[in-house]
Amino acid sequence: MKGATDQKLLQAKEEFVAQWGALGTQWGINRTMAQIHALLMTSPHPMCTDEVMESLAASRGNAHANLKELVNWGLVRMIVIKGDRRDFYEAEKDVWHIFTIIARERKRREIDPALAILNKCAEETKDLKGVEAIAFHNQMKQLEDFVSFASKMSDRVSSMRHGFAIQLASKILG
Amino acid sequence: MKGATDQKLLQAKEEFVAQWGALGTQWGINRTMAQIHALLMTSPHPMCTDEVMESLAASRGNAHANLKELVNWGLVRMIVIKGDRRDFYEAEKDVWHIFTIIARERKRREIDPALAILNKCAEETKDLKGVEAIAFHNQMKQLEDFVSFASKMSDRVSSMRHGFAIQLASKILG
DNA sequence: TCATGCTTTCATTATTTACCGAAAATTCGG
DNA sequence: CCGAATTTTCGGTAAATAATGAAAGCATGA
Repeated sequence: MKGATDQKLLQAKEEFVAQWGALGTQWGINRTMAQIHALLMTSPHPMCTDEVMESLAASRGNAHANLKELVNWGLVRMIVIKGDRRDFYEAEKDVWHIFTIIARERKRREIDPALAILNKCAEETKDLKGVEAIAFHNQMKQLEDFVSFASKMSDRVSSMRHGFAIQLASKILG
Repeated sequence: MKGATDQKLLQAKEEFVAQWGALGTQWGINRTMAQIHALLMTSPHPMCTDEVMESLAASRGNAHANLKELVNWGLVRMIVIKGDRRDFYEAEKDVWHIFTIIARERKRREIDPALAILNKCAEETKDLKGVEAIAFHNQMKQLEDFVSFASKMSDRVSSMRHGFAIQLASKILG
């Protein structure tokens, strides 16, 4: 009975890790990074590099690079265990916190650069005359305003406490 | 004087197209597709395939495939001009409409599949006993709840009229 | 200060993705 | 039907990205 449970759990975990990795590629995150994140999110204990390598059949270099990146993002913490020279890693498990971290990163990669471009193009054409130039400038301005608005919304929402976000959401969904 | 304006406008457009293309890669959209979209968004008239090819120095196959994909997304419309056999294309220019289209597409590619995985993994482990199994199931459930919530929010917001969205936003930002 | 165990780096290789360009299919006027 | 003007498809190639594995770097305790 116990064995059957273990078996099912193991299977579900494996499925989760594999699928989450595949999903990562859709999100512009590399497969290994997403897999490691999934692995650590569902691990009851912090894992060391070799454990991660073995679980995912990944090379040392790959495991290392992606663990580092996850730590960089703040999705994973490094843990030191006294009397053990290895580095251990554990994932942030709170979904709201995970969300705010990912939102911040995506904003940095996707929204901020767009804003910079739009700003520049709007600025460079703001004094030009002629219908075409004015149409172009207006289009840039509209895009800029919208993206800037999205940027502010993103900041605002990610800095909310979970409870407040839920409260707000119920207003929107309700 | 007129020449200088034309020059500046042309430069700004070129910059916009090039940079928007580069940005596209960050968004998981291929460079050419993003460039064509930028080109059409800032074109005062519908363009035919050859015009697009020439503007971007892209091959026919590439231009064709990406125009098709943009039409698929709904970001670009095909235009028929009487007495001309060529297909012409023009972009959706309203920013709110563009946003809702992109949001829908990203939801389809990023949120829906995640939900499917989480659903499956939560379902498969809901009857298991043991602390580990329960912890795993809870983690899946929390993720599922959150992603499902995000999904609903996304639907709700993208189906809003622009005016209503702004009104809502002012509540959040204000 | 050497040996050991672990971390980090990096040149190479593999995989994935986008792109080209020519050939095939389609459309339409004559 | 034929032929010219397009659109569409597709096999091969190039570019970008990710992964490998071996070697170098660092700490630590004997």
